[in-house]
Amino acid sequence: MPELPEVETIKNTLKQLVIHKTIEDVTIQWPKIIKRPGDTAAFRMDLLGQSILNIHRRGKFLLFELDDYTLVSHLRMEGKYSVHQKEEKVKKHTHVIFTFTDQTELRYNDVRKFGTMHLFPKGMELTESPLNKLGPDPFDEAFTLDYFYQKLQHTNRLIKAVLLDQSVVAGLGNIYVDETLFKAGILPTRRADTLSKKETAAIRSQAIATITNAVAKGGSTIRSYVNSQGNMGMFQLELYVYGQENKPCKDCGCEIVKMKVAGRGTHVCLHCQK
DNA sequence: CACTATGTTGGTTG
DNA sequence: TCAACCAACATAGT
Repeated sequence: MPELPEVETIKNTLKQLVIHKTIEDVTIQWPKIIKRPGDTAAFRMDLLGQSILNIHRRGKFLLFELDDYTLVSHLRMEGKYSVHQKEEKVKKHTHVIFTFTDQTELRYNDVRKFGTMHLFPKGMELTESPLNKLGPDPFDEAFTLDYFYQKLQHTNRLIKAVLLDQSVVAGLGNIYVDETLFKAGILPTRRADTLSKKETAAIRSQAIATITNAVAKGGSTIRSYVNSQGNMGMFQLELYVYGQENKPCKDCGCEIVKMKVAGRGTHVCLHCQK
């Protein structure tokens, strides 16, 4: 479901709801969500008695900082966290439940069961999969023009595929790649190694601006996304191309068209993007 | 009813 | 090494 702006919003709202709470029990309804440790009983035992000190984000990953462990959680397409009283009825598609000592619960709900959780002894999470291959966040100082330009020159992939590659830059997904390329005036079908330094600079700065603006708006609510307090994002009102097929381009009035690029539904203005 | 698409990403295949 | 494809899964739309 979520890309960087939505995960950032989830992190911020969820933090208010669960910080300083202590885990009393863990219930796992769909074991395949738990990727590490391989034994879900060990996952549960490790977590018992741990308190949530803080929540962080890297790319599209949520990182729950505990006393002795870090829980790395990826929501994939439809994962959601919400906090409930223990006696509240558990919704369909709730797969993992963290019960706290104050008798509230953090519940992980995921219609498609694609989401993942990895538990690491604190400090080990950054050097192992899945976080070890992650590129810089868009607004990280490591995401320099030189770094980005080098990455683009050393591939023969399409620019859309490169922007979706989390090892190049972390946090962009299908929505924000389409929006970034529109704002930069670049077609998603351009081969990355044909882009000039000036075009690369435009993509980089538009990626940063788009993500920053979307974070400020609380992310985009396209279908089911709401933050952990049940509120919708507002950035969907500022989308120029994503989901705008057959509508006029907000800049030139030409019809936005939808095509398939790098295996993903892709939205472009053929007049504004070259 | 059947077929397609979906805010993701890892593994497999060529 | 890399890019295309598929699988994991459920639901809504055409």
